[in-house]
Amino acid sequence: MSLEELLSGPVVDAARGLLGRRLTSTIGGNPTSIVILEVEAYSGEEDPASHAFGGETPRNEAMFGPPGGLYVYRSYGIHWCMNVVCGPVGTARAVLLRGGMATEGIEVMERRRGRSINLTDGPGKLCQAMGVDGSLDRSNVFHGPVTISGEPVPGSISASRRIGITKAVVREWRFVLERY
DNA sequence: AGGAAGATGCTCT
DNA sequence: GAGCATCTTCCTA
Repeated sequence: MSLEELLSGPVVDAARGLLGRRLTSTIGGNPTSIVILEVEAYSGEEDPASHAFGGETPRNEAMFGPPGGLYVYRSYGIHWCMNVVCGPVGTARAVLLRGGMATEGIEVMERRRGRSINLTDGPGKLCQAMGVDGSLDRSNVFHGPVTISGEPVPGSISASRRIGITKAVVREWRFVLERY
């Protein structure tokens, strides 16, 4: 399935379908890539755990845009986290990218992270390693500089509760690719 | 290995 | 002014 089709479909399917695909950033001129291994689905205004619950605001505006958009927000005043917006337009559904396996530009990521282990195993770490910050909010994965490519690899996907939230915790919308 | 706490800034009530 | 879709360091075992 093409990326465009995937992101236009149901957000849980999109979340699962993003696992195993390649995420590439050309920010700063040095390409960095990961294979996406951990994601969470957020279902817009109907999902109490979503930033879009309660309607559109200046911060979450990107979520209400077209599929493939990036929603980048500041977390706990310190970190950046990135979401891929899903369709249909106006539903504010999005997939939080939580972790991956670094495959390209390792040295660049090490420099940005200030260490050589645990480069991309968390949403904040992932953004830091790939140079993603608030200026990428409202950009999109079809035009870059952050792009998604490849097809998902076969592997077993486990579902569990989303991390760090206090509302709608029973929804098992965190997905991890266990085998790659 | 695992829990506690602090850092820090922005959004929305 | 409260509450975060987090990460790191600093402890105790």
